[in-house]
Amino acid sequence: MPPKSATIIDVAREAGVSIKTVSRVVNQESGVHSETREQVLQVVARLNYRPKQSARSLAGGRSFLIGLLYYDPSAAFVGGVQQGATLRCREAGYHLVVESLHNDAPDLAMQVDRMVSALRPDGMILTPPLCDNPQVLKALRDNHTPCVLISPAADNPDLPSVRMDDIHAAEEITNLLISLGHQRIAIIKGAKDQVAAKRRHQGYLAALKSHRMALDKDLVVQGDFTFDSGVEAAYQLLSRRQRPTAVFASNDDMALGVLAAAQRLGLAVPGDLSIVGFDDTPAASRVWPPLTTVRQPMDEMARAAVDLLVGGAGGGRGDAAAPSGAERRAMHRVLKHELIVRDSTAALSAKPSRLKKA
Amino acid sequence: MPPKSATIIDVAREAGVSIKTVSRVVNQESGVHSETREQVLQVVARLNYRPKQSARSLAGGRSFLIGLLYYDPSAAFVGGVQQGATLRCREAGYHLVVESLHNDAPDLAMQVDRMVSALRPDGMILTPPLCDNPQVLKALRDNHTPCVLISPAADNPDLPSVRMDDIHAAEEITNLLISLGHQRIAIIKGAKDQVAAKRRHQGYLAALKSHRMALDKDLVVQGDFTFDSGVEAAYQLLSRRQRPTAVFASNDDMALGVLAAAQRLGLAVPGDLSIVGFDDTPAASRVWPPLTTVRQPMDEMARAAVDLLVGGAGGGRGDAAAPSGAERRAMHRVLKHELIVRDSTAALSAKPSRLKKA
DNA sequence: CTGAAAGCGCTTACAG
DNA sequence: CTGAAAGCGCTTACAG
Repeated sequence: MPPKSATIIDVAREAGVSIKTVSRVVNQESGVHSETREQVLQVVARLNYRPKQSARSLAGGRSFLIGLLYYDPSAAFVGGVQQGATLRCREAGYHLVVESLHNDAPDLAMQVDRMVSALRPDGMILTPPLCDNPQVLKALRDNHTPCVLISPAADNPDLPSVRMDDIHAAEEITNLLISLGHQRIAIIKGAKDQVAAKRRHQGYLAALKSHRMALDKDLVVQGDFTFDSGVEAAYQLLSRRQRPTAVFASNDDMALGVLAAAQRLGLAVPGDLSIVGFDDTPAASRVWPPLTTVRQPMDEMARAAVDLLVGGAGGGRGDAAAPSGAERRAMHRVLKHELIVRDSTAALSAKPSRLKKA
Repeated sequence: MPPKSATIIDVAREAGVSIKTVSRVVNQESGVHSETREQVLQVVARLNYRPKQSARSLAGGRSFLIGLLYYDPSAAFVGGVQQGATLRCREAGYHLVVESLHNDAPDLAMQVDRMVSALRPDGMILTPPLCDNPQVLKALRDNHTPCVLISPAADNPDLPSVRMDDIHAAEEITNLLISLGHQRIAIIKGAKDQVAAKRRHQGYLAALKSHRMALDKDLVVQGDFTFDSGVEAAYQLLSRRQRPTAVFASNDDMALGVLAAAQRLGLAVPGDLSIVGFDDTPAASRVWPPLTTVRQPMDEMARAAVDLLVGGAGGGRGDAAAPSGAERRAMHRVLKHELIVRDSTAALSAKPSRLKKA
C-alpha cells in the first residue's frame, strides 16, 4: 500500500495553522509572520510535503507546465532549445512537456488543440517552422495560450519572440573569409522557403558590399540545408574553370557536404579551399578539419523564452491590449551569437594547387 | 475574457444525462446504451469538450503524464528515444515530460523526488546512465512510480527494461569485416564504466573466436566513446609497424575520430583502412565516406517502454509480488538492431598502399 | 444501463 | 498577519 503522501491539511494540523497559511508559505507569499513561516517550513520538511501539480492547477488555474513544440527532432537547434528550456523550467518550478509535430499534418491544428485544452500549459515555446505555421498559431490563440516564438520568419507584433541576428552573423563569417585574403567566396544558400536562408544570404552580400567586392553570380548556388545538397552544390562550384577559394555554406550540414565533396576531389581543406558553416552542430567538431562556424545561442534563447512565459510578461495571450513601444522591444529579444573559428579556414595560399585526381 | 471552456457539467446538461454517463462515454467505458453514447458524443463534439488533465488527475489518481529522464542531451540515443516516446504517448492519450539530469549531481535524488511528487507521472522512462543510478532508482521506488529502463547495465529483476543485443550486433559487424577478407581488425573499446562498451568488446571477441582468428593484443585499444579518444586511438593503431586494415570503433563518435586521423595521415578510407562504428548517429552519414555502423532501434525501444508503462503491465511498482517466469520475459524486451552498410568498408585490397605523407 | 453523492488537494476571494 | 468557506472539474465508490 502506497502510504499516502502528506497533504496541505496534514501540514496545517501539525503546524497548528490553517491550510491557507501553509499555502502562503509554500508559495512564498509575503505577509506571514517569520516565526509562523519557520514553523510551517519545518513541518513541510519533516513531512516531505510537496504540493501536487494537479490540485494547484485545478484550483489555481496555473498548470506549471510549459510546452515545447518542434517538428524535425534532428534539426540542429532543437536539442539546444530543449536543454535550455528544461533547465530554466526546473529553476522556475515548472516542467517541460514536449510534442513532436508534422508541420504539414492535416490534423495539425487538432493535435495542438488537444494538447493545449487537456494540459492547459501556462505557455508554449514554438520552434521553426511551427512558429510560422498559421494553423498552430490559431489553435493556440483560440485556446488563449501564451506563446513565444523561437527564430520566427517575421516578428509577429502580437507574439513575443527570441532570435539571433542571422544577417550580422553571416556578414561576420564572410568578413572572416575576406580578412583571410579570399576574393572568390562562394555561398550555398539554404532552403528557399526558410527565412534564415534569406537572412544569411543578405549578410553575405552585405560583407561583399562593404568591402567593395563585386558579386560573381557563378559563386551563388542554391541548396536546401541538407548534406546532399551541399555535396551537389560543391561539385557545381568546384568544377568551374575559376574555382572559389572559400565557401560559405548556409548551415553545417551543407558545409559537411562541401567538405566531403572536396575530399573526394582531392582538394585539401583548408589548403585549397576554406569552408565555413552555420549552427555549430555536434558533427561540425567531429570531422577533420573541424568546421569554422557560427554558434547559435539556442539554450539562452530557450531560457529567455521560458522567462517571457513565466515572468508574467504576459505577451502572446492574443487578447491583450496593444503593446507599447518598450513592451514591444522586450517582447522581441535578439541574442548574441558566437563565431567559432576552427581549422576549416585558412589564409589564401599564394598559389592554389591543381586538382589532384580523386 | 477567455470564454470558459466547456466542462463535463455543460455536456451533461446539454445531453440530458448525468455527468457520470458523460464520464463513461469519454473514457470509453462499456455499459452505455449506444443511443445515449451517440447523443453524448455529439454534444462533446459540438461543445468541443475536452476533459482537463488536472481534474482527472486529482480525482482519478492518474496523471496521463510519462516522464523521460536523460543525462547527456547530445548522446546519440536520446533523440531517438524521445521521438518514439512522444509519438507513442500521443497515440495513447498521454503526454511526455522531459527532464535533463546530471548523473553525478549531489542533489540528484531530490531533483527526481521533486519532479515525481509534484507531477505524479504514471510512469518514468530512464536512459543510461540514469537507469543504473541507485539514487534515481531509489527515489522512484520511494514514490511508487513505475519505471522502465532503457538499455540498463544489468537486467533488474524487479524493473522492466528494453534493450538491444549489443553483443550480437558487435559480433555481426565484426563478421562483416572478416567476410571482407580483413585479418588485422582492431577494436577501440568504449568507456570502461559502461556496460555497452564491455558487451561490444565481447561481440568482437566472439567473432574472432568463431573464425578461429587469434587475438592480437596490439589491436585492442582503450577509448572512452569520445571523438578525441577515437583520434588518439587511431594514431596509436596506425603507427604500429603492422597496421590494422580495419577498425571497429565501439561507437560512431570514435569511428569519426578514426576517420579524421586516417585522413590526416593520408590513408584512404576504405581503400587503405575500413572503419565501422556503432549507433548510426546523424554525423555518421554526413561525412565522406559515410560510416558502416549499427542502428539501434531507439524509437521502437521507447515505444515499447511507453507500452509497458501505460499498458498496465504494472511492472516496476517495486511493491508488486515477485513476477512469474513469463512475466519476467515480458518485462525484459530485447529489440532487433540493424546493420547499416555504407562506404567506409571495403574488401581488403591486395597490396596495402604505403603511408602517404600528410 | 444510469445516477446522486462525496471527495481528490489545492487556491481564490473574502473577512477580520 | 491569519483563517473559514467555497469551488476548481473530474472520478470513485455505491446504489438502483
